[in-house]
Amino acid sequence: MSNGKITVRRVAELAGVSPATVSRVSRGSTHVDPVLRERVLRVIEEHGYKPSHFGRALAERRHGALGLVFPGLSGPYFAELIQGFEVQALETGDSVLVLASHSRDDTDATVIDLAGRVDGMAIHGGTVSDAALEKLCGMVRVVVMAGDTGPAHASVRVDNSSMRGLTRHLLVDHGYRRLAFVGNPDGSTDVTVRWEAFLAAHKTARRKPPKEPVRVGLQQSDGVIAAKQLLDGDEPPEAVVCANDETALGVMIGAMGRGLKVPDDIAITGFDDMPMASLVNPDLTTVRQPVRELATTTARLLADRSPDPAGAVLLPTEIVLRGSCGCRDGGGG
Amino acid sequence: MSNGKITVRRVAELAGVSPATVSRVSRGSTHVDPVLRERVLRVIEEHGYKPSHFGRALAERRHGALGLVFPGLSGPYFAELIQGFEVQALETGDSVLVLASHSRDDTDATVIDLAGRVDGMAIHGGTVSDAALEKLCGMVRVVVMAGDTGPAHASVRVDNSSMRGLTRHLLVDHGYRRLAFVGNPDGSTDVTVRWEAFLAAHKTARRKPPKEPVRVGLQQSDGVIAAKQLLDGDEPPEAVVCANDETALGVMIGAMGRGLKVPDDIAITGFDDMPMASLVNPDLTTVRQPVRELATTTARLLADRSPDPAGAVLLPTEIVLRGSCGCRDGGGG
DNA sequence: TTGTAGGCGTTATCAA
DNA sequence: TTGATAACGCCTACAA
Repeated sequence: MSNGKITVRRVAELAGVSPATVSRVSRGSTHVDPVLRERVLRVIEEHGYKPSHFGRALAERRHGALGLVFPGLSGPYFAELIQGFEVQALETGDSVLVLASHSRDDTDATVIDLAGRVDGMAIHGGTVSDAALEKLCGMVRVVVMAGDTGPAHASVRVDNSSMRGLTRHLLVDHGYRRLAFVGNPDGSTDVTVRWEAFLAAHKTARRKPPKEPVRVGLQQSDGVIAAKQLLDGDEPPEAVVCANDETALGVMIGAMGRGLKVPDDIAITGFDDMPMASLVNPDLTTVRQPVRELATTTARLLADRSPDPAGAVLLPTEIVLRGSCGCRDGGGG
Repeated sequence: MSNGKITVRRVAELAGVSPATVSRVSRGSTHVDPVLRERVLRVIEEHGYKPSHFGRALAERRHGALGLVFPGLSGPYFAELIQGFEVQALETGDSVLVLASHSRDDTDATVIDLAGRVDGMAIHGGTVSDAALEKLCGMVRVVVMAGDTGPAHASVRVDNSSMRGLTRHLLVDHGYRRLAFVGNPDGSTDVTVRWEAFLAAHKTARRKPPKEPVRVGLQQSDGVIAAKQLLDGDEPPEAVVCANDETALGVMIGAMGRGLKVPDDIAITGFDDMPMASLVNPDLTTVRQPVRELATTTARLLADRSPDPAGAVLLPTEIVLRGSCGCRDGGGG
C-alpha cells in the first residue's frame, strides 16, 4: 500500500498532466477537459491521494476549522451544544476544535492560542474575560453564544425573559410565598439574566424576593447540595426556581430523599426542557429553549463568508407548565 | 495596532537578523547569542509576532493537534473524558479536535477526514468500524479508549471485570433471586464486557441469568425508560444491575416515582462512581473507574513521540458498596 | 483549457 | 553562532 506521501506533483506526473490541473480536479473546479479529469480521477482513486491540509491551509490561508470554547460542564445542555455545533460545522467542511476545560480564571493564553488555529470562534457566555475577547476579535471572527455580544462580532442567545413569566406564575397563579433561586448569577450570562428576571417578577408583583440566590453550579449534584442547604434550614421555601433542569432534578431528588412531596410540600421548576424533564414524576415545569438551534446558528454565523455577520440573534423560548409547580395534581410519587 | 500579518521575515528585517535566527529564538532554541536573542525578542514583543500555524505545520509536517472520537453522549463520563484528554493535550501544546456526533452508521468518511488533520487519534470503543479503524491506522497513530486494541496501535481501558464481583455480591451475599441488567451490550465495548461479567457471575454461582438485558442507552432518561419496562412487568426483578451510574439513577428515580423503596423493594447498582452516586438517598452501590486517568493516559500515549506506544493498558477499578444494594439500611427515603 | 512560475510562512540544511 | 537557500504541498495568477 502506498503511504500517504503522494503529492499533487506525483499525481500530475502519473496522469501526465500539470499539478495545476490535478489541483483543479481535486477541488472539483469546472473548466477541465472531461478526458483529463477522468484520467486524473483514476490516478487519485488508485493511489488514494488526499490533498494535504498543510499545504492547502497555507496556500488558502484558511484553517478549515472552528473553535468552540465553553466551561467544561457535563449534562445534556453542553452535549447538545457540541453536537449541534459540530453537525453544522461538518456541513461546511469545517472541523471543530474545543476548549472545554476553560474557566474564566485560567490564563487567557490558551484561548488566544486557539484563535491562531481556527477561522472563527464560538465563545460561551461567561467563559472569557472581556479583555481576552477583544484580543480574539482582532484575530478571528468571534460569536458569543448565550451571552452579550460585547466586543464580539455577533451573538446568539435565547430569550431568558421567560423566567419572568414563570416566576410570576408561581407568585401569582399559585400564590406561593417564599421562593428560592438556585444558580450562580456570576457563573454564566444565562444565569445572570434569569436571576434578574426572577427579581423583576417579584418587583412587578410587589413581593419581596430572597436576598440571595443559592450560589451553586449547574450540575445535578449541585441541585442536591442546594436542596440540603434549602430544606434543612429554618424556613424552607414553598417553591424553588432553578437555573436549569439539571439542578431542578437534583433538588427534586434531594426533596424526595427527605420524604417531601413535590409539589405539595415544595414546588420546583427548571429551565431547558431536557428529556428527563418530562420523564420524572411529577414531571418538571420548565422553560423550553432551543439549544440545538443556538449551536447551529452560531456555527452558521461563523462559517458565513460574508463581510459582517448579523448583530445579535435572539431565539425564542417557551414556558412549559407541568406537574412540579402544582399545575396538575396527578402523580406526585 | 499591527494586524497579524507580521511574518518571520519582517521580524528579521526589523531586528536586523536573518529569518533563521528569528525562528530559532521564537522556538526557544539554544545557541543564540544573548544580545541578538534580546533584540529579536523585543521586536517580537513589540509587534506581537505569532508564528503562523500554517507555515509551522507545513514545515514540521506536524499538526500539533489530536483527535478525539466518541459517540455523542451527555453525562459526567464524557465530560470528564473530554476535559481529561484536553488538559493532557494542552500539556504538550496540542489542540483537540472532537468528533462527538459520530455514530457507527455514519459514513466513515468524516473520521477518515479528521485523520488528515491530526497527529494522533483517540477512538472510543464501539464508535468506528474495524475497516475504518484499519484505514486510520495507516494514517496516524491510533489509540482505542475503553475498547479492544484491534488493529489500533494501542488501547487503554478499565477493568470491567469488577462487574463480576459486584454481581456475585448481589447474588451470594444478599441472596437476591432475579437480577436484571440495564444497558445495551451492542452499544459499547464497556457494556459488552460488563454484560459478559454479569453472565459469568451467574454461571459461577450456578444461577440462571436473565435471557436478555434491557437494551437502552446510557443516559439517565434511558434508566427511567428501563424502569418503566422492568417495574410495570409481571415479574419485577429483586435487583437491577445497570451499565452505568446515570441509568442507575434513572432507574432509581423511576422506582421511587412508583412508590418503591430502595433497596427494600428493589436493589439498584451502577458503574462509574460519579458525584451523584454518593449524594442520592440511598447512596449508590457502584464500581469506581478512573475516567480521568483513562483520558490522560490515552492522550499521553498519542503525544508520545517514541516509535511504538505500549500495547494495552488496563486501569484498575474498585467495587464501592453503599446503600442501594442493601448493604446499609440507613436512609432509604 | 492547460501549463509554468511564484508565493503562502516556517523550519531544516549546510556553508561560512 | 549565523545566514543564505532549499524544501514543505498546495493554490493561483498569468501566459500560452
